[in-house]
Amino acid sequence: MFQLSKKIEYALIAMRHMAVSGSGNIVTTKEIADRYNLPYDLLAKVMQTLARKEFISSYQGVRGGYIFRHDPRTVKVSDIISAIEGKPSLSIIQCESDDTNNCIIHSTCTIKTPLVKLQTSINTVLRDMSIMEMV
Amino acid sequence: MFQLSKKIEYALIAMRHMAVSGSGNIVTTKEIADRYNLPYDLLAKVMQTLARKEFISSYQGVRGGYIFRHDPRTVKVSDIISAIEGKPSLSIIQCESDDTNNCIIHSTCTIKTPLVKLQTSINTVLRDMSIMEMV
DNA sequence: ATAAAGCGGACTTAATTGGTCGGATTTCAA
DNA sequence: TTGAAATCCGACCAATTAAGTCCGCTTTAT
Repeated sequence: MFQLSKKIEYALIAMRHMAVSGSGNIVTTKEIADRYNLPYDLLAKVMQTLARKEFISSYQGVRGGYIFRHDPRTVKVSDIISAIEGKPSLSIIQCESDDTNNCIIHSTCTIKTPLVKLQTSINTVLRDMSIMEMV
Repeated sequence: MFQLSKKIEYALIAMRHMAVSGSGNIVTTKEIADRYNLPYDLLAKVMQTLARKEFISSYQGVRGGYIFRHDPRTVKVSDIISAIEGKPSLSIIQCESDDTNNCIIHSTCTIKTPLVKLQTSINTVLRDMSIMEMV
């Protein structure tokens, strides 16, 4: 459907929220879930991935939570997407994104080159918007 | 996953094929399926949609098939995508694309405006490439 | 009349997504 | 030192979507 997944939407909402909260403030998953009416468990997962990918720092225990880690201007939408997708680079074409290389048309595919071109342009667009520009 | 569906890939392959065949030539689904090793039945569906949307003209019966209908330069990748998706305009965000308007975050959503902006840029990219540029 | 083509709906299966659950660990503070 | 609040993590389930298949129909050239 060529759409962003819920996880990515939630990640963007969370990242934006933390960016406006300021980098000093600690924020909990519950806070964000309540504030934006997001499913807690799923958001929790998303936060964990964001922490693992070092976009935010995590603190366990009571009074724990997350803290925004970087300059919002340097974190791009494309970074968030690839972090959540778990893939280093995005791809609108399937044969480029799976490493298994099981594309049945492979040799006969005529659209790969132009689509890779499209991909490049789209990447540029996604790299051009930072979290900062979402506040 | 932010990827084009198989149907869209097949549609692009088919459209490109017909564009290079020249607008006089009649082409059958079988030909294309064989040539590019695509699943016949699924491709057939795609061709039917393309015909319904008047990108190609269809001819039934023996010696029937399809003929490319327009100048390849005027048919954009974005046109094909929306035709196959069955939606007039693409949208990377779900709340914009479904008419049911059942978005649970709705009022609290903070990322809509920036994402609509992204969408606009992506649309431009997709409108900027025509079938002609894929040959 | 028959074969080759498109048309179209119903169906099945596979994959992905969205969401949930249970339990573990960490840590603060009463 | 115990309990509550938080992250962490894997497993699981349900719903939706994507991909593919099947069947019977219509159209039309030969």
